[in-house]
Amino acid sequence: MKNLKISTRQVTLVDQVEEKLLDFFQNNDLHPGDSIPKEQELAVALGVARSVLREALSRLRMLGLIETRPRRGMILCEPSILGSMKKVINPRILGEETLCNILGFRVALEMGICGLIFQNLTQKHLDELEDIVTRGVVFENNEYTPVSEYEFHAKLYEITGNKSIMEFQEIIHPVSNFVKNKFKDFIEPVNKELAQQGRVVTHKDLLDYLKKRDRDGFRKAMESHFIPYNRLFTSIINGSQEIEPNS
Amino acid sequence: MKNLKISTRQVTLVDQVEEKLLDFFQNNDLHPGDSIPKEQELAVALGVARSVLREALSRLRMLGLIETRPRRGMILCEPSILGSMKKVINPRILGEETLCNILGFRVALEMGICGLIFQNLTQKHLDELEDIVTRGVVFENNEYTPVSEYEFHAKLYEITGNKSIMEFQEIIHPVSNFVKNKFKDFIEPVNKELAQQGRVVTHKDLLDYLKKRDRDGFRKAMESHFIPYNRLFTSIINGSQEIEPNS
DNA sequence: TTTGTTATATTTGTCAGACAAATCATACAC
DNA sequence: GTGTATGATTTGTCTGACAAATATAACAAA
Repeated sequence: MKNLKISTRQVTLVDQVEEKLLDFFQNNDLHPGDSIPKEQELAVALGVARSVLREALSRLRMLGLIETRPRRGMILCEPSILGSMKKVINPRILGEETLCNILGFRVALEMGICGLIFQNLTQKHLDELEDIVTRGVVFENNEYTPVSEYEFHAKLYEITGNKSIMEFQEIIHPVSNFVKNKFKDFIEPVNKELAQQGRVVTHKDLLDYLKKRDRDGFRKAMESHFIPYNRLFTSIINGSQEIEPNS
Repeated sequence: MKNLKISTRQVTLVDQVEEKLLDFFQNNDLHPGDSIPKEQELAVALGVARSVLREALSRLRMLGLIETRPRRGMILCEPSILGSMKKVINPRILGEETLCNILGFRVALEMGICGLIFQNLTQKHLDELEDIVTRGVVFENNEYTPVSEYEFHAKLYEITGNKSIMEFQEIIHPVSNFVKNKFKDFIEPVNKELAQQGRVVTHKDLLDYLKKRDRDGFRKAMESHFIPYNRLFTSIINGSQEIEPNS
């Protein structure tokens, strides 16, 4: 009996009400714009106090699932899928492994959009990228200023024309910066090493592949561009607490 | 003045308190495991009623940012990044365009993990995939049963060793099924057309490329595997309300 | 009849206080 | 020193209340 008690996590009334509300939306086939019964009715229907119901509603409101205007009632909304991610993606709270997973996620996604990019690429895109590359400032160790680095990659995401992907890029961006900065001592030597071997890939190189419509070349160049991160991931996953510059 | 009033969206006290709490965590450099002041203290410190504070806390609790056990107080937690996405990803509520964007996201990511897959691939993985392919049932039009389709792709994600990516796959899965089912009348003819042209790529084909360690072959095969979806996306983005089987 | 104004009613947002259940801490008995 | 009982504290829940905003109805005027 006691073991059971320990294993059961506290499921509060609010949690149950939240779930019941989600079920309610689904079972009644509600669509964005449809209105929702008022608080008192819901509270009575669910057999809970208004305060409990309001806590559950507050959660859904934060997710963007419902919107309420005083006196006019509540309506169901189409939420921003990634909106709630913004709140939890706080690099200072997330652990090292999670941060690396997120960055790995981003690298994988950016490799994956290569196809989409070539599918949608227009001359206008090339001109905009050209402008970004021209204005960009690059240091000797192939590090870009945060702004030009962001602009270039953001434009790549934009070319996909997929809003979810673009939203993701926006959310992920601060994590990238944080990780880059946190593991600066690991990444910079790798870049220097690559530079000595002449294996550096600049934004300009990437743009050239795009201009030539060279898909495979572009893909390989992107892979090279991400080498420092991949090295970092394997380093951290291998569990070496102290990260060595050379794996 | 009135225009201002119209443009300002309702920002409730709860919204402000939620933000202040997030700021509080950040400014005080709190890490997972650190404890948080009790409700009364926070309410007094923020100058709001306990009910308002509790609504804000309830939101953060849902996100997995904090955990509270009665009497023992609240502690900061490392949230599951994608946990909150689960709640809003309800295919019945999301619009057509969003659903397609999500599926496009998934396709891009799956193309992107090709590199990671080959990087981590072991004989054990190949054996497990072999088992899945052998047990899998495939219909004449290259449609797999939902279970074998899921198992195969889930295993691919698993090979990446990136938990965030795996979590994403799990969340996205119902959306994939929903979209596949919703646009069945578009996808099935495409598959038949591809079959007639002998351009079908089966799970077994993909596995063979993995066995041969043929990265480019695998990638191209994956691209072919996703042709029906890409056709679907362009169809929908082009705005033709009535989706034609042949673009 | 139509239109503009006012008053009422309703609904959400916020507050205050209360109690039960759980559990930590202390005091006490052995 | 150890086990037990009592009290205190904290969260979860309930109830009731009020202010602000606004939809609705009633009413007046053209």
